[in-house]
Amino acid sequence: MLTLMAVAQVRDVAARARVSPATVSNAINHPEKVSERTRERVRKAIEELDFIPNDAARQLRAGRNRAVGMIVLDAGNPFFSNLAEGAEDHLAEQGRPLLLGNSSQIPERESAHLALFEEQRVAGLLIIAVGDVTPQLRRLKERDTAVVIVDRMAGEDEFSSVSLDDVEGGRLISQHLIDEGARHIAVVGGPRHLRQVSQRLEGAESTASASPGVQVECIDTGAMDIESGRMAAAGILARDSEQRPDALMATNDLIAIGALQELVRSGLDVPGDMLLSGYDDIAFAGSATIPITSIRQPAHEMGRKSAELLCSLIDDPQTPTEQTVFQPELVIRESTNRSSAVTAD
Amino acid sequence: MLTLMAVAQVRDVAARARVSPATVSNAINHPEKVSERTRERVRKAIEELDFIPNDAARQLRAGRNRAVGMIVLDAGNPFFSNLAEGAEDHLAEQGRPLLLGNSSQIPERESAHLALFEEQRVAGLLIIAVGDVTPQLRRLKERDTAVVIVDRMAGEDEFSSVSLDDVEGGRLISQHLIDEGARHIAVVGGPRHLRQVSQRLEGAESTASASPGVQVECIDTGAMDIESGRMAAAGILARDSEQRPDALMATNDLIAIGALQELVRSGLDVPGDMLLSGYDDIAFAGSATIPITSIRQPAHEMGRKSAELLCSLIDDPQTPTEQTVFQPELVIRESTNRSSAVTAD
DNA sequence: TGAACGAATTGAAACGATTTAATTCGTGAG
DNA sequence: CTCACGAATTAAATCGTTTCAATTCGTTCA
Repeated sequence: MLTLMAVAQVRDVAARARVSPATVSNAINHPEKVSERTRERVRKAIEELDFIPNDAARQLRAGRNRAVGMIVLDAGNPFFSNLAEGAEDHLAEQGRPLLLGNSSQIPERESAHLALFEEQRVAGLLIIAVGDVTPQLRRLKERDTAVVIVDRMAGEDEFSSVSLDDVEGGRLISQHLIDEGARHIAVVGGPRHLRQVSQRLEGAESTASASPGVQVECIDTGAMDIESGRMAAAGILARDSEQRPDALMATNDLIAIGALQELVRSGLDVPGDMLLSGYDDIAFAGSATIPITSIRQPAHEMGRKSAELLCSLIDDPQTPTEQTVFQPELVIRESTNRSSAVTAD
Repeated sequence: MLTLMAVAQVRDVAARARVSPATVSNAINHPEKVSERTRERVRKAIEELDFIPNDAARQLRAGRNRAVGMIVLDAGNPFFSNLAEGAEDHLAEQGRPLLLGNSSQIPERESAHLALFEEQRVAGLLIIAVGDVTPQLRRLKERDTAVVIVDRMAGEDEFSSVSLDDVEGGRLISQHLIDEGARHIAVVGGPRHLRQVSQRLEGAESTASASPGVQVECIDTGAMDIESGRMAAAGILARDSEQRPDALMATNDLIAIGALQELVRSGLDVPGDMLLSGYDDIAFAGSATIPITSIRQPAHEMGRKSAELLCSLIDDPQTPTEQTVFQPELVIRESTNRSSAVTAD
């Protein structure tokens, strides 16, 4: 059989079902408008021809894409993949595909993804921002693209947001370190201007200023991955012992895990010689060589909530903006627990 | 200023730059065809009007999307996120966006993603398959969509593929377990029909059959995540001790990590009472409570290679198919090392 | 000076679906 | 027996860009 035939189109289906293209379209998109008999004929024709509608044409006519774009800081970080999964759960229920972009904390990549999503006329955008993207977000909003800022509190009511109180998180964990005897806390993370870093640092500094004799320093790692943690720890180990901090407060769990590898390798005792904490409470924090104390963020739930906010904004652009703030929860494990063998799970 | 103006279109830009729409299009897509002066005028008009081309219209006319789709088994598994990252690295260089879909090992979700990518007329597809998608892949190919199968050797020359020799991987690791004294190996993973599971099991069985007195059993966990590993281990711990295996060969690191948590919690000594191995060698395997022996897969490199194959297939559909097979590498760590304190890093 | 050429520009026709308004048709009411 | 009405169907316009073929215009060459 000669099959030079190009890909089937609506008109081919229409011809085969002996109806007009309009009826085919209706059979697909508004079944109630088409009689039982023709609907069936169309269904059969579609199947026989392997017809698959061209989404570009559909979108062009409809003016808008159903899909939602999301830009995360680091797709390799389980915290963000859980966040995305939570969002996808809700979006899938709404029949909306999620387009996932990874900025890798690089502002240029972030912009590139934004531009792409803008060209695609996505229905909405979930963003964990690196750089200052307010102007671009404003533009999107003007064009009736729904926007929800994730993992950062939106300044005013301009945008909706879902976040976790990171200053409080920083306070919680630094207070715990101090309670366990820390006098010199090194906050490890970077780049420093990242809100995730600056706010957690701010929390630590505010706690320290209320605790006489406690000092806080900030070690700026360029990135927030395992390797950065390793290198930061190596740097600390190279110091004279009196200059060394007695507690490492990593701004995420990956950094903590990397630091732990290096500390253990050098024979240092954690938590004996050095307290260590992470942030995010990813699944791997609890199963590290020395289980790591962390701040639990309900990533999945936060992702789902963001998607919910976004969908209501898409369905009714008049929906008032809303700031959802989750509360951090301290999870204490062996890496900061000198006194006992009891560990949380 | 009244800004009831709709979003700027080519014609608006054209009007402002006092040229025709065709010239605007050329200025954007074929700059060499446009004189220096008009090009500049157009550039300025685009900027002033914040013009962003409508991708749907462009695609409709062009007939094809530049983007590439990828479907992974589990976006939360670092192995797959590394794979995706490797692919994205290469694709970004080619100016091709990557659309990432997550099947979560559910055939229905896989089909849904496939259908979506088909509607979007993606230029190419990278897939780590769950179910039998050969018919759908064939259809894509007929429609000139490039396809590369990842993490599985394509049967014949029908499709290009990038994979790792998993039977050999299974052999390597089971041989090592046997060398360390294992007599009853439980292969833990699932669902069983997943190629990743069946081939690694096959390798273990072939090794065992050459080693008198060694038996292999297979414990089918429904999924391949940390929780499944925990539950499988709990099941094993509930057995009479003479029925227990003396080695757990997990089919990925997440399962191994989950199992380890449960084993440690129950007070069992690893590797003393039970040997434990993983697969994939994700970053967290080496920094687990007891560092876990694993099979290293060069995920990033495999991802990049897949993208390279795909791109050459897109650029020239006549490119002959190619099967790239990577070799597994055994990484020995404490979880299988009874004899010494020496650990690989 | 005029013909011929090439570069730059443009008008109009696509691309493939959806939608609106118009048409057909069968049926029940008057 | 006709008219009116609603249900089902359809023709044609439309979405916003790209591209093809045609046109304009300034040069060069004979």
